[in-house]
Amino acid sequence: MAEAGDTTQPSDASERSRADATRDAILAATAALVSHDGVSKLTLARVADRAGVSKGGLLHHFGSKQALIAAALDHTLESADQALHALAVANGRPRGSFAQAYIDYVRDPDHTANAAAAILAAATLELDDPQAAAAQFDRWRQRLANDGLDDATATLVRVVSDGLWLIDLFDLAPPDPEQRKAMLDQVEQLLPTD
Amino acid sequence: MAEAGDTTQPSDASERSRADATRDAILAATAALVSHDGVSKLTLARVADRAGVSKGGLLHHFGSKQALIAAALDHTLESADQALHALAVANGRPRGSFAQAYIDYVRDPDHTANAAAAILAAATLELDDPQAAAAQFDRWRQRLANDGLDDATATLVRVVSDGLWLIDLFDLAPPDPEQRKAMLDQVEQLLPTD
DNA sequence: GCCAACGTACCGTCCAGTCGGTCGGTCGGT
DNA sequence: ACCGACCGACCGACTGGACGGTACGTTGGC
Repeated sequence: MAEAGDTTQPSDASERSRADATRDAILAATAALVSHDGVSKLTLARVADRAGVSKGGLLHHFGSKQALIAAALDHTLESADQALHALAVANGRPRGSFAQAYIDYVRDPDHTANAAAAILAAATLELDDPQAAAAQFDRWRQRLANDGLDDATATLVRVVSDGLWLIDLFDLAPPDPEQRKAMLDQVEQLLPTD
Repeated sequence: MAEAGDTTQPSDASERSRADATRDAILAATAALVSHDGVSKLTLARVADRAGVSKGGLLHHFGSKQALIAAALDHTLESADQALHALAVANGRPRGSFAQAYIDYVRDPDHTANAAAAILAAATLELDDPQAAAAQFDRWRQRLANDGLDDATATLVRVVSDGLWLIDLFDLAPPDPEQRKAMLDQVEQLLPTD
């Protein structure tokens, strides 16, 4: 789904073609539209308008609405993955570094807004491949399972973090910042101390 | 939104009119349709068909699609609330009884399927009153806050339980039964022991 | 005979996807 | 240096179908 080495790479990778910029604009518009106006407002015309292209132009890049959503999902999932790994490297824990990253990632509610939007969209409009998100989350699950934690704690970290942004997504009386912090700190103390 | 004592209660409450049975059938069909076929398949015609009535018949009971979803949401939220209170009474803890109930409720994934479906539907189709679900969850949050637990633990119980059924809902690599149990047991041990 | 509880036919709107076309650039031949 | 063939990027009008909602007819119980 993610094409890095494209069909006819003209000269060098650093030269981002205008087409790629348009693609990114469309992807960004998609995420922005969903998180601001809701899934029901996600129409090709609106996305195109927001991205500054025509509907025809949008469909030139993404062959269908499903393809657009799949690409948006892929994009946000991948950037979340990169952010998680960067956080894991940054904290430099010998054990539980990924768990620490997983917790830290959700400390900022804004972090997860776009990813949440993409997942909601993908779940709502049925994707050909609803496994795309599940596969990524399963990879994170495995990573967490091999992070030097016991099983129960690994599961707890995952459920708490994912639960938090899902609660944010649906606005199900999300905990206020202090409670959020206190709870995450409490979970963090279950991580191995080296 | 919740009409218990309706407009013209004829004689006694135990006499359930045929109209009420139809209403319930429609509500059940709504929940079943969403959880089996997904939100995008939730159309008035399909719900009516599944409930064994015509679209006109459906609209006789629920004036609009939004009204239907609001009623379905209200219905599932209310039954979840009753289940939670029954569980809380059953465990008879002096402190943390509601927290215990909140944990127990999500031990069985099937428990939450319908509620989840209704909430998803409500979130997707924008409801006039998106606060309906939030209000109920906020009531549970308050109940949890006054359950004899410290704030961090109360928040943790809520996030873990809600996180679990939200993960189930989106099928985001849900933990297997053993991990689920182990994690919930671990959280349960944070409750006050009397 | 009246009203609630339906059913049936229909309308207007919205929207995904199609299609023919425009425009700027590039590349090979000369 | 120039030209024509070609191509990717993009536009915008259009269509066909789905869907929410309306208008009106019908029936059965009280």
